[in-house]
Amino acid sequence: GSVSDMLSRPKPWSKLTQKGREPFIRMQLWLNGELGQGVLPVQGQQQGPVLHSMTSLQDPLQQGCVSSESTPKTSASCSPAPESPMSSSESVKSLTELVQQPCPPIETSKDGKPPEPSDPPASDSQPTTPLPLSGHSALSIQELVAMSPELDTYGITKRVKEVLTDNNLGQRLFGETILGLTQGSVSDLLARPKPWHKLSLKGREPFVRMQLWLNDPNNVEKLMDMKRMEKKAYMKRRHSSVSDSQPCEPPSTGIDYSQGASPQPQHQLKKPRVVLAPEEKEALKRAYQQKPYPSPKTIEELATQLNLKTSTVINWFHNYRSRIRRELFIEEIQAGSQGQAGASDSPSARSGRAAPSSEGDSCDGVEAAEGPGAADAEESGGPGAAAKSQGGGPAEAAAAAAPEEREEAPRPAEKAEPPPSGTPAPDAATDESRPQAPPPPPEGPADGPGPVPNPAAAAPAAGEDAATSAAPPGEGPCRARDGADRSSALPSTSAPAAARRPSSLQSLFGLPEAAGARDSRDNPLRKKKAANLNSIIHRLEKAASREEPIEWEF
DNA sequence: TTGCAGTCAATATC
DNA sequence: GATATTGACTGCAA
Repeated sequence: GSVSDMLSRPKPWSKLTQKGREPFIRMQLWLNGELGQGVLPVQGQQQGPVLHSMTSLQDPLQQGCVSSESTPKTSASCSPAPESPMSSSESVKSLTELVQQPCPPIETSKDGKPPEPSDPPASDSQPTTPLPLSGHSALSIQELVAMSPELDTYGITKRVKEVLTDNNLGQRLFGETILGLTQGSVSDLLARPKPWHKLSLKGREPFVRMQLWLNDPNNVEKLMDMKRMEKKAYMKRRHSSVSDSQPCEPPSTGIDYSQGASPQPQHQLKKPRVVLAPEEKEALKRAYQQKPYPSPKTIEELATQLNLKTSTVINWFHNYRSRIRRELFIEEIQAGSQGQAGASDSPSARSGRAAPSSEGDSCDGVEAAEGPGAADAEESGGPGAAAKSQGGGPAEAAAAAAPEEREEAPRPAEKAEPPPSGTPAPDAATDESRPQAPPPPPEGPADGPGPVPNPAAAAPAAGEDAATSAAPPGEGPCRARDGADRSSALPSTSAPAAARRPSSLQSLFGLPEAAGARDSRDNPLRKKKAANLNSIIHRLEKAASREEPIEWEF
């Protein structure tokens, strides 16, 4: 029915949502496959009229199991669709060959030509791709990303790290030549990979590149060669440059940053990097705990009180939210792979503190629901606590500021911090209740009372940690939600998808351990939650059919 | 407008 | 010197 409708009444591209575009992209790919080497008009993901929204092609074509389910990922609903997407496999064929060949990236760059970032910048997002996939190959990377099966990002980064360290290869070299990213980004990526399902098309690219690189039997040698060449070039330059003032640039590797822009319009442009003082960070964190999504007014106040630019405060909140979210992902993954037991403690103090908390995205509902009261209570402690640090400088101020906002409703989501001690172990049960609630806006400032209880506030530094540690329990549920929301509580990073994925794609990516490796289903807690969810659903259905009032207690 | 994802690149730390 | 951290920026979506 859907197909018929789509074929007879296709909506214009611009009117389609990301999801809505998917079928068209699939059709395009399918058509291309039939036409042989058709080239998908991939314009770069950002603007790309085509690819951009294909965020969930992990299951390329589970047409078989169409969408009755909004979450096609649930393999349950769609049995491993035996090769269903035949068309997709077809279209991937050429790509497969491509990928199978010895990693082109290094190859090319090796011969001297660092991947030219200067190639037609036209292809916006990929201008500097270090994957000198010649000709059509260049496009392939995006196609590959689009058609890539669910990859085990955690596993991939783990392997990459191993290979790099085992062979004494640096992140910079690897990043610039293989991924087209800077060292910092690589470090971040390797240390905190996001689960596949949380990644955008663009975000998946590095992982696909890593996977391809891992598949390349000569990957290490190539990189080693690169390294040697760099060294040589560097030495050469060093010697020759002693005379000329040319500051030695980092051995040009994959990306030619040096020649990138106009030679030196930068001296004066450089603005000093802002470095927040510990107290300032402390204050911001405190403010965050009280209000992960501060209003402009609050931001303004924080800025004045801390003597920072508002943009700095805004950026800080953005970064903090986003980073905390990532910490959560990792914890989730780790918990999933090693039994939740140790998960909570392992995370760095930092992650512990923040992560849990919040991320709203994962736990929204919780505090929100039970929250107001608790939050306030805790709050009271806050101010006083604020004094905590160094004599109440900025921190105190910030803390003070926050309170007033409270009404504004800290977005439940961020809920952050540890679900206050109040309810020790909201646990699965509580967690479960969420589903029934209206679709928890994934993220988004919510206005509601729900001030996040902020234990941390009460107990400064140490307190925070304590809070953190306390958090785990409550946290669990939160995270789970994340997983839950995507069908059956299975973090994408988990195997299911991989399992049902058409072998062709698997081989394409050489997914030895693809997602499958860590099936979060092993996690007892998840099982429990899943069970709870089922029970809730069941009850809901029952209630719906008989319309009898029911008291919910999940 | 606001929030987020993904990055860069300056610094900090190891 | 390599890696980790983090403030800032860009582009996109809702």
